[in-house]
Amino acid sequence: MTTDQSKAPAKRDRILDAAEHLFAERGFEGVTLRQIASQAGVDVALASYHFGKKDELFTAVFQRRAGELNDRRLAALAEAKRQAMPNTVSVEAIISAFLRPLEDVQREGDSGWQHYLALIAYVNNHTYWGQRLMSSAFDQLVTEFIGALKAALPEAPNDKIYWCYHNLSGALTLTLARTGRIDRLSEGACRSDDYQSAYDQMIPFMAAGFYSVCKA
Amino acid sequence: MTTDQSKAPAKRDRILDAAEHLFAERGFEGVTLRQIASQAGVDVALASYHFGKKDELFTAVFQRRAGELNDRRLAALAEAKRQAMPNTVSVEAIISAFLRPLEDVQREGDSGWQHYLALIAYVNNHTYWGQRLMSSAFDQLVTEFIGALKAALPEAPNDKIYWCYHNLSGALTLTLARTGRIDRLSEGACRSDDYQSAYDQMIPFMAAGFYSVCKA
DNA sequence: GTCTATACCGTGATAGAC
DNA sequence: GTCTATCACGGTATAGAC
Repeated sequence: MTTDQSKAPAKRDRILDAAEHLFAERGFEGVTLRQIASQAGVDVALASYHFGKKDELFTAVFQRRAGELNDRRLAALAEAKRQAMPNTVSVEAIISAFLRPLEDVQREGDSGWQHYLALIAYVNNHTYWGQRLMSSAFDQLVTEFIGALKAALPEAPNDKIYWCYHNLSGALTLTLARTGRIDRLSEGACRSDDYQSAYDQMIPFMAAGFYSVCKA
Repeated sequence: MTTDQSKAPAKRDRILDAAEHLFAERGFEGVTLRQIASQAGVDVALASYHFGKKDELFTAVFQRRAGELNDRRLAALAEAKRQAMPNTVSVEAIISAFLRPLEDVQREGDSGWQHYLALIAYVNNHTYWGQRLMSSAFDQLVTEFIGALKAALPEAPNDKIYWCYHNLSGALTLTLARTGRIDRLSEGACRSDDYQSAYDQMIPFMAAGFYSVCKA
């Protein structure tokens, strides 16, 4: 009841960390429980003991950081609203509140977050996992942002707002996936891991897209 | 020498078709050669006989339609240039030439193409496969389109063009993945399989983004 | 309760016989 | 071209150590 309490969570967390890292890099089927256990320095069976089946471990990894990410984004949105008062928030500020918390955790340098963001990219583009995990983890948050966008673009047709968000989500997903493709295409002029440039251009790009598509 | 010649290619193609379908739905590791062989109605070992190892089969599937897709897009770009003469092509027309051939093969209703486009989405977001397959299959084509974009936006900084293309590529990739997320988020107002709406809004959206980011 | 060692049994890719 | 055998590896259950 004394040392156990400080030791037990350590291994449990190491399993989550290792799983997060490997799932993000190679996907669900590309990783074995043995690889996860090996990287975590624990026995194979411990993952099953703590989390049950492999897909339950995957779900646990995905949900672990979702709450904190939502909190950070909501705080950024609230701050943007506060700064805009008494006016409504601009599209740029809303998109910025959506993206900057990602840049923050990336700049903070915690490699766990790096892997987690790549995992979001994997899940968001995946038919099976996307359907199972994205909605429960993020729909409430996204609905909040969509609401702000509707307020900023009062004349926008309802479906257009969602398509525009879809464009933003897709571009962001490819950014988080860090495939290195832009590095090769641009012959080094752009780098996949240069998040700051990615967001700096993405915010005005997406805002212009929203304005263009959502006018009446 | 008579019936064999008409029968052998049929099985070979059926393997490619089945592999295309299953790889697109479940990814590389999510599919077994037995499932592919079963769906193709052939023996397990025939895939190895024709294509070698599993990853070589995957590569063969990916490359099979790449050439035709490139041809269609290049033809669309050439036609846009022809129509614009003697002026340079507009950003909208370039993006349209990039997207409309996809809509064409989708409307033609060949399910093989549907699966192939989903496979592109899988590969483009995948660290390992993206690095191995995207460049050899599509870099030449993309460079052609980037060149047209640079001509349409002569003042654009070099790196900005690539980041803008990255945004376009990401949004398109999520569209091709058809995860159904937009259906749930929008509560039915938008549908993942409504390609025409997707492209109709994507073209002005992306064009506005390019103009906004690439001015001087 | 936390953790390890081990065994089970199905399934996979692939080589080699036919 | 096809069928079969091989052999490694996967997820997971269980028994018991700490």
